[in-house]
Amino acid sequence: MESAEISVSIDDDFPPVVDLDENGFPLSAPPSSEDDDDDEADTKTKSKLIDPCSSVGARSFASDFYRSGTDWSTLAKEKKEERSLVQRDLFQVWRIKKPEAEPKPRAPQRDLFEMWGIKKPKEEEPKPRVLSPPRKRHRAAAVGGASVDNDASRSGSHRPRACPFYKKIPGTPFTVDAFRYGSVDGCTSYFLSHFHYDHYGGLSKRWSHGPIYCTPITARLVKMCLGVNSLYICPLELGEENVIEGVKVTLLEANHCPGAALIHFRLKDGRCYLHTGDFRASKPMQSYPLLNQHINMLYLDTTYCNPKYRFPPKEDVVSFVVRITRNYLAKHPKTLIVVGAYSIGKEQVYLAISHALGLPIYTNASRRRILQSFCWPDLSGKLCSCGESSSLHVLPLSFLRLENLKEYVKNYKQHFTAVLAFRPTGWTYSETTGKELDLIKPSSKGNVTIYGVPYSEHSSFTELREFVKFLRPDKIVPTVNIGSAINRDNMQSYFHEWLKA
DNA sequence: GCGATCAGAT
DNA sequence: CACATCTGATCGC
Repeated sequence: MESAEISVSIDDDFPPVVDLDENGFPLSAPPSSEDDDDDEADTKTKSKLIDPCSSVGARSFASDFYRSGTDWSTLAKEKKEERSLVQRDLFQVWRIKKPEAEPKPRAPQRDLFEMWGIKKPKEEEPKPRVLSPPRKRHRAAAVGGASVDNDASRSGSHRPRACPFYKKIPGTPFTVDAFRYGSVDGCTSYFLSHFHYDHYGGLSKRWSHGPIYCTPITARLVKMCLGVNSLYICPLELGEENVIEGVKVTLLEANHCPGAALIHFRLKDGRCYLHTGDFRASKPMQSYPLLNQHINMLYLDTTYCNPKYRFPPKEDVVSFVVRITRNYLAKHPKTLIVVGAYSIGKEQVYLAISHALGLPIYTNASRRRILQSFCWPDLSGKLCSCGESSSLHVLPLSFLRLENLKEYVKNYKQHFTAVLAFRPTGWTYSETTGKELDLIKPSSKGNVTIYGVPYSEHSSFTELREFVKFLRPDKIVPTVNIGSAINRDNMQSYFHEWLKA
């Protein structure tokens, strides 16, 4: 492929092959308590009033910190300046004002109702939007206004953030899921693990910083939804080895959402790195040949790397959903079944209902386009474009609220008299429902019932443990929940525990 | 007016 | 809790 012609230049900013400590963090990183003691400069301006805010500030500082490049000390300084200027005038005012906040007419409702063809619920008031609270956005102005008005007011405001170290693959000119940093120094090939916003963020039709490698499904979505120039899109088939800039790269099914991939890199010197993107570890992964070889560094999706996250296998949740649906329909045949979903992911939930009960799947045109782009005949064949012809609707997760659904069925009142909805999310966890699905209590009001079900497309704690113990990598770099030192330390102790002896 | 970006909400 | 957006405000062009 032509893109491989792009010249290779590894910038100093890219970590050398290993400059991480035994915990997988850069050796130049500050001590792990940085998010507790980073605000000494602010203490004099701090008042009791904003105390709750300052802890928020500290947290976001830490997460920005970890999002940033490896130049720790410079960044810490910048952040400190930003924050001390923001808090006093804006946060404080906001805090004071908050109690008397208006009744909140909830603007989103309006749009969603329009979007789904529902008459708006008669709140036609002009909305007192004039009173919008001061926004932190003023930060750019505040930074300039307070001290250095001259330069910051202009160019300083839109400097893209530095690419964090854990998105850079050492010893290669590669990054993974790093599109929101503009052109990354030393990066000549950009990998996209899957098509979720927090990973592709920054991609648009204006992208011109280098080739984007991803699975064919992700490639289609990038083209179709974001309008990225095809010249830059380089689909790689799952399970096939490709040589890119001298590095052997193989994408593997990640068990996350359609098109999601684990990315395996084999460097010229034989070193192997595995980047999981987002994934749900599963038994079948243990038979991937590449995962039966030594891994020097594992970039791990640690979304639920805490024992409090316990949820059942997807199959169990799917059967539960189907069973509930069956029972409900037996009692109330004229029920509309609704499944909530983001852009992509959770397809198995409604596919299973569709299959078990022989229902076509209705969803709006834009989602149909996306689902069709998967080229799954099984799914494409079941989609229908008319809400009346199906009692199984897929709607945006954010729409699944009692009030919304109550209004929504009214559109179909000749066909349906009740709604049974499912919100599949990973964090419907709890000591009880994590183990026993039958203990899940739906929320319901009138003819609308909503079940939150623990359908996760990320690994549970135990799945992560099993995966890591199977893989036994030399080092692990967590890629999620690294904003707080406490989380980082906790995760590292788990890794240590899993990998000992 | 449009696209990008950010903070805040969910 | 923290997923993956969603939304409104703001800014640059």
